[in-house]
Amino acid sequence: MSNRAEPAITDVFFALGDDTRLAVVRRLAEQGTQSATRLSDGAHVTRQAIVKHLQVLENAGLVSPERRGREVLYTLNQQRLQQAQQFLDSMSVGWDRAIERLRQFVEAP
Amino acid sequence: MSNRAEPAITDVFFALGDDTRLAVVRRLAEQGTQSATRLSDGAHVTRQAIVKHLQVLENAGLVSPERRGREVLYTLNQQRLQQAQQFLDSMSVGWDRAIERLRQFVEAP
DNA sequence: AGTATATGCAACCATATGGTTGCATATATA
DNA sequence: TATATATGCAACCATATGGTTGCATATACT
Repeated sequence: MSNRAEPAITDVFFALGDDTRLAVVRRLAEQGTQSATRLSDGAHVTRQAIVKHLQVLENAGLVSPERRGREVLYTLNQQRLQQAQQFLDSMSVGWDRAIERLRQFVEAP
Repeated sequence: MSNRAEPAITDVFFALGDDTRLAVVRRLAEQGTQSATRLSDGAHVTRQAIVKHLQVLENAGLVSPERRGREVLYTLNQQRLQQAQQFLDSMSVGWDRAIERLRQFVEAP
């Protein structure tokens, strides 16, 4: 059972705690699955830098690579982001936000 | 207007991306406001290490110090954690969770 | 006043991090 | 089969990070 050792929550936060990496995550969220090369297009750093960042994101469980012919496509693992949210909830945070959402929902036209 | 230059979200994530620091945050969340010395009691690192971590947490806006006689008490800034949640929301994440919360609330006895 | 306690400051250290460059290899495509 | 494109690997580098120790200073307590 090659259990890829479920990364800790700090790994997720750490991965998100860098501007370049966060930019990558946002891009994957907005523009969807894409390769490291494509990701490094608009970026202000080298492709190799992006590759390293993708590795950090990967072993935080935030993205997963998939080979497509000669290229490797990276997909955002939203579930992992949700786990981060849940964690923040667990620290007694977010209750008022949840209620706020509820009210907006109930009072919607 | 000494605007202490509102720290970026990456600073928050970075601050949470370390085990010792996260432990400090949890403690402040659970046991409430306390001094660096008290925080370093159960910790497996020096007081000075804790102090440094508190500095990181502070310039991420996660805690704020307040002098109380000879000691300095650190309080968790929950609002900052909420901002992190909001940010995760902004990446199209958490909608299903919000809805889940809503249902649990509505279907409550 | 004298002692205990809390914080502050600074030097120091090993390792991690973020980034680069150069070259090799694999896979499409003309 | 050439040629272009995408990824992989490795060495290298400056600086940041996380941690320590030692000592100074400020504030409380007896």
